[in-house]
Amino acid sequence: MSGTEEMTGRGATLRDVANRARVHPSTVSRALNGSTRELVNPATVRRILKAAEALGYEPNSLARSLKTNRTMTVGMLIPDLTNPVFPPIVRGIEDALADEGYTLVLANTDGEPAKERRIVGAMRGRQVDGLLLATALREYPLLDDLAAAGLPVVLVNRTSEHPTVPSVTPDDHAGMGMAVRHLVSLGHTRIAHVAGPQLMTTGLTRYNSFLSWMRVAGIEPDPQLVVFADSFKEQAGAAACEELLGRGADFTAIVAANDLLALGCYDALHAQQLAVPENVSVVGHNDIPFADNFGPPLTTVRIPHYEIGVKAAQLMLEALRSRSASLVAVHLTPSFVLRASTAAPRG
Amino acid sequence: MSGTEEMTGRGATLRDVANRARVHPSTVSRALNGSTRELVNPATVRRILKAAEALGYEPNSLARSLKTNRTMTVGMLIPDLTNPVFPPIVRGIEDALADEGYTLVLANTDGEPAKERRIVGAMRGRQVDGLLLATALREYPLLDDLAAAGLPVVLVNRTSEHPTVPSVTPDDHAGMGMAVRHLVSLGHTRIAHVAGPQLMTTGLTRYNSFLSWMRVAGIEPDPQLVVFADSFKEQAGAAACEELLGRGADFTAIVAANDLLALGCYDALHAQQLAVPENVSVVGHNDIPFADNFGPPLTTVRIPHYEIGVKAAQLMLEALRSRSASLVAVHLTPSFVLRASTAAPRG
DNA sequence: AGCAGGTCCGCCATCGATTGCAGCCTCTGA
DNA sequence: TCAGAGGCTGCAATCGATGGCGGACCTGCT
Repeated sequence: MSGTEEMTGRGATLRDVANRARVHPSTVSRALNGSTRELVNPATVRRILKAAEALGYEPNSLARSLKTNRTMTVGMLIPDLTNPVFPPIVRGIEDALADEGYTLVLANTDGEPAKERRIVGAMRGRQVDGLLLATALREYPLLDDLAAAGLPVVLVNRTSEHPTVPSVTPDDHAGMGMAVRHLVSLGHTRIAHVAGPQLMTTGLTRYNSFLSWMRVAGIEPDPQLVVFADSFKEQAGAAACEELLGRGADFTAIVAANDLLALGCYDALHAQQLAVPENVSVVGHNDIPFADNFGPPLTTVRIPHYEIGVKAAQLMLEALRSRSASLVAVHLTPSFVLRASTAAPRG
Repeated sequence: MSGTEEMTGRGATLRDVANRARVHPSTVSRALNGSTRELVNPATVRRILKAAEALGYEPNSLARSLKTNRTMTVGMLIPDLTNPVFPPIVRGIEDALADEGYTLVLANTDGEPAKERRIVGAMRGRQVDGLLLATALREYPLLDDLAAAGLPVVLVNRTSEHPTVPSVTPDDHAGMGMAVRHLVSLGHTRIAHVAGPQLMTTGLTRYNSFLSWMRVAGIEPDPQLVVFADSFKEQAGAAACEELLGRGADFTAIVAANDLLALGCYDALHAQQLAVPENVSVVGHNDIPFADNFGPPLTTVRIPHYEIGVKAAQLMLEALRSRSASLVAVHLTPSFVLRASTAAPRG
């Protein structure tokens, strides 16, 4: 019966603290706020802090955000969290945002435009301060809408054809060069490419870079040795590889546009009793977790996913601070990881 | 110059819509709200909807939540998103929550109590309607605090010793039975166990169940053949397996408390030139993604992670609806997945 | 003593949406 | 013609925190 505060059941409010400390709510606000704390008598600050502590006061960020027009929240759209490239990216983003007091709200679109629209609407309603998109396509009209709305946006992992916002992506051209040079240096010349969907920049860039690096190596790429998968998933990789095998054109190595496609190639090759790397060498792209536990451990191009996330978060924070998007396109450099899925061609 | 609305730059507000439709804001609120829509003249509703559409109005959920005291948001704490068991669980939860209009806010604690406290505080400040915890320990005082605060809580994947809230976990006892019976049926009797951390129920239950199923099979478990890993990660599994090998006690099979530990066992065994399954059979637990691509593909106990997520979300939704936690402990049944990491012991 | 200047704090409007209450208008029935 | 009953809509308070404005009080100086 010491007072009537905290009878609300739901957490204490600023007024509760004010009552207990016998000051006005606005004084509590100033005392608790750091940047305005020096406006309040130190003794009063102590009294207020003690009261807040005693009541277990936690500021209602809804109310604060409503007034200040900043939610300290950033939204992020990804196709699918269970795709193993995303967890490290997301962690990188979360960690970097958390350092500045921002919270990330994640949503999966499964690549469905309708779902995407719905989610973007919800995010705007939720008043997110910015939006990170890992769902960009080469043609991506959504970007214009968002730009028009004045919402800071950063593209992650993929970018679009005519970017109007900053982006952070791997340097796919360099990465593909590592893969091709490695195979060439082992003596391969009949090199196939299981390409990714061409609607995304990752798919297109890797495909184009494959062609150009082959030519750099003095090999004219054979169209018969290129197959396009409809998604970046294992199943699609297996289908593409079967198609390749079905064509009868012979090849001694495959460059897959990502590790999941490479894994699909494993499946298709093994199904035909072809051994990796004895019969066919396989190179992936990404270095997803467990790539070194596969049978055989996958030679691949390592993309620094966590760092991509961190860098994207930094660009976002910068945009949030200065309200001026610097419109950069950051490319992070991959590295080559030699494992056991590649060897010199037989014979 | 048709009006002065939408000059705010930031999205249109209820008043803007009201002005355009020439009605009072409260009427707009009712017209837009579904449950109160029948209070408004259908013609007026149409006019309001048209105005809202024209302005691209998106309700400010901050303001709404402040008034209604419901954010339609659920928080979730996980140790680390890059642990492959969590993405499927999280997707299950997100999908099930989204069906009812709820949003999930995720945070990684890395198992650090300080971080955890900070995050829980932030979640409460954010006024989440409920909290899903995948971070429970056997002794988990945090639960009492949250229960005292009257916040709906559901435990996922792990539970605590004296649960005061509902939980959804795999039936680890049954799962361990499948693993042990399988090895015994192949003829193994010298079976080792790489146990997980005993601070978590998953670690303890699987350990206890290992012992009891061994006895059921008529084999007295040898303490020399049990090692406790300090975490559920690959590295810890490798260390534990080395320890086991170092003891000199011989064994023909290992039951690992999860797949990551099993993978660590692969590493340690291979480092000693021991082949799986020719020299040692290995059984994991979880069936994480890519377990069938490992070298060799891992025989394991499949836990329905996505379904665990869905079920947990359903319990949460139920609690949110009825304000009465049903205090159930749901166990989902695992299944056995036979792959290539187990074989009969060598003669 | 009187005044300038500074420190500290209270008052109140405000962010955008919700909701109980009240009032207006129209329609019905006597 | 008028009372009564609904159907619609407007009014204003409210959720909790913030911040501009102004006032009270104190200090120090002339």
